[in-house]
This record gives sequence, C-alpha cells and structure tokens, in this order.
Amino acid sequence: MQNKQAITILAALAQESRLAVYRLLIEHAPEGLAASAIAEQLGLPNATLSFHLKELSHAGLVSSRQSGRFIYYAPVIEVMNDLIGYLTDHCCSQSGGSCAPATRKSAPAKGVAATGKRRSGSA
Amino acid sequence: MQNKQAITILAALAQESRLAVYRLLIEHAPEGLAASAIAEQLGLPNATLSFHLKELSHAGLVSSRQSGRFIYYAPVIEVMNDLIGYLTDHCCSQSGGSCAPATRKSAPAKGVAATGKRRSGSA
DNA sequence: TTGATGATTCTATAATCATGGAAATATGGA
DNA sequence: TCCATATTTCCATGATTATAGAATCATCAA
Repeated sequence: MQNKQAITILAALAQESRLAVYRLLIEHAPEGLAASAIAEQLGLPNATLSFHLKELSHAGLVSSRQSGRFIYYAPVIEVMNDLIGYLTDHCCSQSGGSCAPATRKSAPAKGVAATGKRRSGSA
Repeated sequence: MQNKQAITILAALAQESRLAVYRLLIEHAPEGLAASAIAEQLGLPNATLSFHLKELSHAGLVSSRQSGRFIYYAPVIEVMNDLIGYLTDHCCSQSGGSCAPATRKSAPAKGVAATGKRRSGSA
C-alpha cells in the first residue's frame, strides 16, 4: 500500500460520523445497509450522510450496490486489512518486531498463513 | 481503546508530514531522533514540525525526552499496537473473521499465541 | 404519467487544520 | 554573564473539511 492511499484511508476513518458509519456497516457485513437505514440508525441528515459515504467510498472502505430505490453500502474488508498491514509493517521496522503481538481476534488456525506477502520492502 | 481515542490517533496519522515523521521515528526506534534532525531529514520548518510533533504527542503516538539542548522524540509502539488492535476488532465483528489473515511481517513462531486478549466485547 | 420515496448534488456557512516567519523560551559552554 | 543553538509559542493567512437545507435526480407502484 502506498503512503498516499494510507493517508486517504486514515483520514476517512478519522471522523466520528464516518467511523460510526463504517462500524455500523461492519456489523451488517457482508450484505450492508441501505443509506436510509444508516441515516436512521445514526441520526444523520441525508446530505451529511451522503457526504460521508462519498468519503468512505473514495477511500475504498465501502462499496455500494443499488437494489431498487435503495443503495446498499457494505464494508470492503480487504482495504481495512491492507491498512492494518500497512500499519503493522510500519509500526516497527528495522528494530526487530517489538510490536504487533500477532494475537488477532479469532484463532489463527485454518488457512491463515498463505494469504499475502506483507512487508513489501522499502516504502 | 475508546472510539474517541482511535479517532485522535487516526487523525494524527492522516497527514502527510506527520505520517512521515512517525515513520522516520520508527526507523530510529527506540532511541528516537532530535527535533532538529527530523526537521532536517524531512525538510520541514521548525514551527511546522513543532506543530506536528505536538499533534503526534497529543495522540500519544510519540514521546519526548530532553537531553541537553536536544529533545528526542520516539515512537510509542504500544499505542500503534492498540490502534491496530482496535481496527482488527472492528474490521469484522459478528461475521466470523473474514479479515485479518494474521500474516504479520515476520514469522509468528515464538511466543505468539498467548500475549493478549484483544476483542474487548461491545464497544 | 403521477406520486411517493430514496439518494445525491448544490450551495452557503462555520469550524478546524496546516503553514511558516518572527519572537520568545530553554540549555549548555565559554 | 553572554552567546550560540535547540525548540516552542505566537500570530496571521490560506486551505480544507463538516454541516445541512433545498433542489434535483432516480426508481418503483399504481
């Protein structure tokens, strides 16, 4: 992941309403939620929510799909995952791994180890 | 970690100069770097750097210690680690772990599984 | 087509943030 | 003490971001 992209994603999350939207969507993954449902649950005016959804979309954190009159928004887990990877790879580099205790949330037992490379070299 | 704190940290990182400062400090962890050295390496005016360092400090991402006329800044790894934990715990919740493939950066072989709890319940 | 509803865009306003020169505040050495 | 250096604070300026009402656009049902 590039610096610029990381900044865009971090900025998208660094806002109360947007973080709330994202977390709400996470609770409703993977189907997502219609904009109206989000607005209702969070008590946001339509225009304000739309503004924030655009920011989240622009950062790639959420995707949208239309279904009738509704537009469903859903989190894009990969992007969050890439962000976590970026932070992990830069929260301690040369020093030899004094951070990131690798205890994720659920047991890393199944097909865990073969997904990606992580640690892309210089940056 | 609280929502508010996460937002503060995310906002602190979501800025080009600050992210650069933080990453530079990571490269020089754990001793850190003097403000003047940071300013020189990144080509930032003193006042500007000071402003950003204050933001990073306020977010808890860096600590400072005085040594003679110099003030050394160093990254606080725990805070970054907590942030990663927060994101990990909220990038997929109910859904059953479709994210965070647990491939950190170096081989998770030693004391990996028993470190912490993570996943603090509701939030 | 008309009406109702969902969602976005337009627009103005207010608030926050970033920048950097200049002045002020440490600190250590002579 | 006086000077040089390191760093921060003060301040003004410009840029970006957040908010939300009103208007507009889109979709479906009748």
